[in-house]
Parts: sequence; C-alpha cells; structure tokens
Amino acid sequence: MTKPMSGRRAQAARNDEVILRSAREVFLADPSAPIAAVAEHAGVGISALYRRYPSKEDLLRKLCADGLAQYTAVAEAAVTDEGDPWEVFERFMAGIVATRSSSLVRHLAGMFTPSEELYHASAYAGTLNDRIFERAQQAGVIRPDVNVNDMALIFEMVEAVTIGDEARRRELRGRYLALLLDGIRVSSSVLPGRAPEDRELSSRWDPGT
Amino acid sequence: MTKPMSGRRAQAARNDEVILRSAREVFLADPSAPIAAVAEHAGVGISALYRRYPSKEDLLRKLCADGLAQYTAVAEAAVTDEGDPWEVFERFMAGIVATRSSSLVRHLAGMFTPSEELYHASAYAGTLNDRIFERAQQAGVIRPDVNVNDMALIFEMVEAVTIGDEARRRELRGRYLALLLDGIRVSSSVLPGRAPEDRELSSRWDPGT
DNA sequence: ACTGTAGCGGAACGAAGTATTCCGTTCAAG
DNA sequence: CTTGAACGGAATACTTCGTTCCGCTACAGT
Repeated sequence: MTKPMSGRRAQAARNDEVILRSAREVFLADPSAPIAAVAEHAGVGISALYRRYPSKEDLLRKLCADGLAQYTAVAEAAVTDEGDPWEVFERFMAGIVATRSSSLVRHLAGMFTPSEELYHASAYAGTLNDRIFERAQQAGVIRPDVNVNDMALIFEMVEAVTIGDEARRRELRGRYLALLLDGIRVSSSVLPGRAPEDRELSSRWDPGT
Repeated sequence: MTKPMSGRRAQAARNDEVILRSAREVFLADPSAPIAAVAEHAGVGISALYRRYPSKEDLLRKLCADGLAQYTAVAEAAVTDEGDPWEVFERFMAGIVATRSSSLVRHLAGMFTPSEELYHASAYAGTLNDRIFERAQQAGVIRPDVNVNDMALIFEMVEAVTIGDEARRRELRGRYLALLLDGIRVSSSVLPGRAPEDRELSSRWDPGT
C-alpha cells in the first residue's frame, strides 16, 4: 500500500504480518487446519512459513501468546476503568468476545507443550479476571450465585455460535452475549450445579489433542 | 439381562444395541471419530459393524434419524402437556439438553447425503418447535424479542460446554441452561442483532464437512 | 555490472490415520 | 458331525499432513 513497498526486505516484512493474520483466521475457523491452508490463505508458499517458524507447534505457540496478550490488553483496560461497574463489566465481556482472543487461546491450548511464559501470562490474565469480576459483584450488579469461573464458560458458549459468515456471527454473538448478560443480572432463580473450579479450567492446557 | 442370553442369535441381538449405544456415545464425543473407535468402545470387532451397516455413512444416517426421533418424542410430550406454559417450556428445553439429541443431529447432519425421510422428520420437528415456542410466548412467559430460531442456538451454546466427565458436563449444562432461561424471561433490555433465519439453520444439512 | 544469497514456490517424501475388504475361526443349530 | 451365521482383526488401498529439498528470482552490497 505504501511507497516503500519495493525491495525484498519490505516484502518479507509485510509477509510477516500477512502470515500471522492468516494463521489467526484459519486456526480460529478450524484449530486443526493443516499448515498448507494457512499458506494458501496468505497467498504465499509453504516455505515462507517454515522460514519464520521452525514447526507448526511454534506457530501455534506464538498465536496463542498473541491471543493471551490481546485478552490481557482488554482486561487491563477494564481494570483501569472506574466508570459504572455494570457498564465496565459489560464492555469487558463484549470486548473479549469481539477480539475472539478467548476462543483462540482455548482452542490452541493443549496443542503444544506450553512454555513457562504462557503459563505466567495465563495466570496474570486470571488475576485480572478476578478483579474485574469482583468489582462488579461487590457492586451488586451481578447475581451472587455466579462465579468468576462462570465467565470462561460464558465465553465458550458465545463462541460456539457458528452460523453464517464472519459478520453474521459477530452479530449473533452479540445477541446471545446480551441474552446471557441479562441472565447474569437477575436473581429470579438460584442456579443449579456447582460453578467450574480452577482446576477444571486449567486442564485445558494439558497434553490431549 | 434376561435368561435367553445364550445362543449366537441372542448375542448378536445384544450386539445390535451395544453397537448403536457405543456409536452414539463415540460420535457425540467426536463426530469425526473413526469407525474403529466405535468397535473398540463396543468391545467388538470391526466386522460386527460392517455386518450391520454397509458403510460408515449408513451408520451415521441411522444415528441421526434416531436422534431426530428422540428429539421429536420430547417435543411431542411438550406439545401435549397443557400445564403451566413456562414450566412446560422449561421442561422441554431441559429434556432436549438432557438427551443431547440436538447435539447429535447437528453434528451428524452434513456428514452424509440426507435421505428424504430425514428431511421430513426434520421439518416435522420444526413444526413442533414452533408450537411449543408459540404457546410460551403467547402466554407472555418469554420476552417478545426472542424468536423460535433462537432456541436452536441456545441448544448449540449449552452443548458447547465440554468440561470434565459426562456427569460433570450434565451438571454444568443444567447450570447454564438455567442462566439462559433466566435471560429469556426478563425484558430488561432489547436484544441486539436479528434472530437466526430458517435458511441459516437449515444450511447445516448441506454437503460440507 | 556482477554476484552471492535471502526469500520463496511448490513438488517430493515419509509417517500416520482410516474406510473397507478379506480370510481364518468359532460355535450353536440341525 | 457338518455347516454357515457371526465375528475378530490383519491386510489393503487410499488420503492427509508436517517437513524437507531443490531450483529460481531479484535485490543488496560491492
């Protein structure tokens, strides 16, 4: 797009981005997609990928780390925000759903041997979650029988909406997030079942597929 | 279970059931599971499967048809039930989630060339859906800005809860169905986005993976 | 201008997985 | 006994994928 587009170096730098964006999109659509699909989507050859990442696993790790960073960025903004407790919470939830970072991380986790960094990043994101949720619940804008860990499952449910093209999905995810958030405010009933425990959520990072 | 369990014939008849149950369980856990996984889960050889079904596709078709029948049975019970509108609706939703028939049908649809019967069974289930939903909404126990087709997506979301073993999942699915149902009663907000259309839902039966 | 090489496209390779077939075995029924 | 329905599971014939390899091109540094 810009002037300094000529030159092999510039082309390569641009490919860095294209490849990462493509990988994100492809693996978001199908976490077990072949690496060739990423190359095709990016409009480059396979070797362009292998020049940058020693293996598929490394690419996935990078993608997962980026997703976690994105999640953290949205969460930090919510922690900082001192506006109306409900609105901050709502914005946070909508933000995470919009970035799809939760989906990316969850689907990719467990597909590679987790690095130390990722483990810490994940723990940090957890503390941010706690603070955001705590503030909202203390303020009384969230029913008392939901738990921080319910948030993860709510993301999981909203992300399970896979109908139509990407634009339509965004629209529908917004719709059902709103529905869930309405359910999260009222206290017309008492939720059955124990909320998810930390251990249950963290087991996502285990070896399995 | 019964006395006449000896004899090759009886053994075979029992296998019919074991195989079908196993197939249901295995494909529910992983719709793209290999046929060998079903045989292993059932504790039989592969030829025991091929003796009954000419191909994997036939088995999937049968499974899908059974799932639809199960769905229809629950729905018919709800249509017949003239009790409290909200309770009938609630029982219906919980019933579908408990049988997992919606999940089975949705994951299996599109993995085989659909037969005429299935098409009709599906259409019939749709009309039952309409009647159940209509009654609840007419009675005013469901907010006016939700649509029949939202039900399908609600099932989809609840079924996306995949944590822990089967018992734990049942528990959590009940929890989140309750949360969604709480959201479906109140009218504290107006849901954003258009509700799903018929066409969007029926495209599940298309060729794709 | 010249040339070494970074960067790349894509065919080739080998390992893994899978639907289906095939063959030898078993055992109850006649 | 004998026979064949029912079966276990190895063998077959593909397909799919991650990764490597082999040339080719065009820029960077001289």
